[in-house]
Amino acid sequence: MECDDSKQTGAGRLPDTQQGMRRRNLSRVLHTVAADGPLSRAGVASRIGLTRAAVSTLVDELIRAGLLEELGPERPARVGRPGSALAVSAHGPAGIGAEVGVDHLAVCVVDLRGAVRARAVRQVDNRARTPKAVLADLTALVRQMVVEAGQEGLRPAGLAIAVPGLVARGTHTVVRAPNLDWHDADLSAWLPAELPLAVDNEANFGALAELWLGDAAPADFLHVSAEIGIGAALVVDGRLLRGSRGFAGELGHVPVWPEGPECACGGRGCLEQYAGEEAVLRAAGLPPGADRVAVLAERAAAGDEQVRVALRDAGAALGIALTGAVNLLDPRAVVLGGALSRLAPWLVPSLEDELGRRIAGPGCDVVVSSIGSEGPLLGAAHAVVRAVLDDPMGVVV
Amino acid sequence: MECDDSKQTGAGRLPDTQQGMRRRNLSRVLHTVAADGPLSRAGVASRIGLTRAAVSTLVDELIRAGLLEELGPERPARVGRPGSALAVSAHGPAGIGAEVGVDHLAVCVVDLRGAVRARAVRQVDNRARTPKAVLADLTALVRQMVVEAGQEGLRPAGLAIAVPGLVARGTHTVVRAPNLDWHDADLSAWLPAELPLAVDNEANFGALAELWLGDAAPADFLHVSAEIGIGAALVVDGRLLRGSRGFAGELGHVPVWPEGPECACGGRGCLEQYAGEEAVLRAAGLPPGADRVAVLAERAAAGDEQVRVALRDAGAALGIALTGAVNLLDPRAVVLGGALSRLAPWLVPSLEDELGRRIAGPGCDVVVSSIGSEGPLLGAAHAVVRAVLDDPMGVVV
DNA sequence: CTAATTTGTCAATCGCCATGACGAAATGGT
DNA sequence: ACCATTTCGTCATGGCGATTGACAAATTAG
Repeated sequence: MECDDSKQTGAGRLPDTQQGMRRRNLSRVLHTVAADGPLSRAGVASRIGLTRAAVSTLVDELIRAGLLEELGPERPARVGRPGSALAVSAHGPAGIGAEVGVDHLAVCVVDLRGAVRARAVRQVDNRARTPKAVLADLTALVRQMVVEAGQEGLRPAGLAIAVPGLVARGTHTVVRAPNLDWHDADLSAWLPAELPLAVDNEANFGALAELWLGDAAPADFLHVSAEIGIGAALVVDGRLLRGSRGFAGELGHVPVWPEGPECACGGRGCLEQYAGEEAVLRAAGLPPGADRVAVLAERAAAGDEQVRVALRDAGAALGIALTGAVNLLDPRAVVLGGALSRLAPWLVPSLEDELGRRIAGPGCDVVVSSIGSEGPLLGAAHAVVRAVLDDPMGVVV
Repeated sequence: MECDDSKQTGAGRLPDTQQGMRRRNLSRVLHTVAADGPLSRAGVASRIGLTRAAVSTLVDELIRAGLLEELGPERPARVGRPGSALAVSAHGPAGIGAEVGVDHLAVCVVDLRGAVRARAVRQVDNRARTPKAVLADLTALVRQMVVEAGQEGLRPAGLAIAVPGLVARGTHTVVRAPNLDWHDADLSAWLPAELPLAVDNEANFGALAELWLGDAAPADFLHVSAEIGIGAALVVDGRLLRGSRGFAGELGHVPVWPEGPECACGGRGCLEQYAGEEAVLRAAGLPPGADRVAVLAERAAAGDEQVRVALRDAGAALGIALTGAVNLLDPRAVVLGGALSRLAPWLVPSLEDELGRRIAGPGCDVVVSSIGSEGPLLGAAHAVVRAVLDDPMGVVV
């Protein structure tokens, strides 16, 4: 018997009509082909549990919409007539992902197959610029990418933007982005209106990238990504946990030593005071400057003892904060992403030490992200692609 | 554009067939009537967006199955033919909820309308008894309740049991119940096999009770319930967050002062060392004994300064632990239940103080549960009822 | 070359909801 | 008292979507 039913189950949701069923089944077919490579109609049918006849009509509709392509006959594995291989179209809708960093802008185009078909990066110091100015630059990059996508036969289906700050749930408004000094900025005002828009925290998109593209990410993990601040994103049962207002994942302000140094957030002893970039650099005896993570990694690799101690202490603080998170959430894994993956060799031992000592019962794996620093960018672009896969005909309308 | 899509969206789920649509619509009708009181067919139709004709056939089926009842004509509000009032049947399936406490057993029967139709409580010290012995007693109580339910014209649809321990997700196995000294006990072996069974942590069922029955519980909250240990349960978007193994919500072992006293869990400075019953009693200068929470409340109300300080410190420790949880999860509210609700007047000020000082941005309400100590028991019984409402015909099979 | 197997499609059917019309049962105005 | 109006519940009809069962096509095994 199941009993984790939602409050709204049944009542209040959309009525269940036949068109809705059709839409969901179209989505299922498309998802199945996208996930399990080239597949015959019969293969799809057996996987999703519909009949071959039903799948045939669904496939026809998806082909007419330009979302699926027929690749031709496939080599039969055993006996019998070979099926006709179907693949997700490489010339249909595409997702545009964008990233606003403190010192760069990036945009990329990903097709339905998940391939990156175009990309552009610009180094810009966005620290002291208004949203309007930054987004003007970003819009120029996006338009350039739209043109390139068109040349490849792709039709942009939406734009998703990763920003280093808190985004109010269900809006396009950046409530607070400390490192950009943005406050309550509604990005939709300065972006092309012709594309469906999604704006979210870079940690969230990074976690989605880990979920969708990662090597070993289970459907239940905690993704930690430190850049300047320390952000986390929670994936529960394959879904991103955003929190009631969209502000979930603020790992950086979890108290580690309650009477520790004061933090800009108003609290004391927050994790960021021990494992944030500024704190680590100070402990390592290094001045703030450009590309500081690389410097830390280099010094640590070279055997600089002060740097190693700084990283070890940061790892321990992370371990304490994560102990709380793991006790609360019971994730299958903790994934270290962003700058943390480059510093992992010196962080992980003390982190795992604290975690292992404090957590009773079966612990939880600590793994390093297999995705590079482009997680947020790729996650954003893939979010658009997923939206198409989730409701194929909603886009074709 | 939406983008919090699950990894499995589309692929892998059940195929969408017409019977599934029918089942979901039956569930919608039943849920709507259950939630919004007596309602005409037309009223249901307008709420869920189906036509009156469609609702009529759905209602007929539910009446034939004994899940809905026709109450007769209702007084018309305006002009027009009065509708025929429909209500959830008070003589159909019923949920049986049970609670295994350290010093008592309780069972109750709840009908589809949510009314408690029978109950039984037995004071037993279960601390030193085997699961087999305890469940033999519980089974006797359950059988008695089944008989009483039958006399009321109710047909038990399932049994849900709340236990003070960790239950492995998707099983009936209590992995660890420190206060009962149970380990890896599969409860299904000693319980009546004729009833569908669900076993879960008492904190989880308590949170569900808060969600389903509570006055002011939003669909997004953190429910804290201290009895002997400190447990929490997270409700996100109207759904219980169980964690990958079912062990989520272990707030009691979140580190508060990392170098604090050692805890039985292996860690140091866990919340339970500051706000657990044993720790609070020690700080209050009271000996362990029976009904200690009542004693604490009494002394605090009487103005005992040492007790008040003990409770204030416990509240502060709770506040620190909850700061971490709120930063991570961004719930709309923190609900204090169980023993905490009785001690709330002396805990909440210091708790809110810590929380308010440490949390940036819009904080999060701290509210006291409106449900008494019977949350877990009621939550369990209602979980069975919800399972019926969620799939009416799955039960009639 | 034949038997066996698998694929894709077609025609027929079934299930479920929408549509539109109808009688029934109330109110309100004359 | 009577009739227009409004709303409710039901019925017959139709459309949409999946299932069923059969068949031709395309391959392998022997």
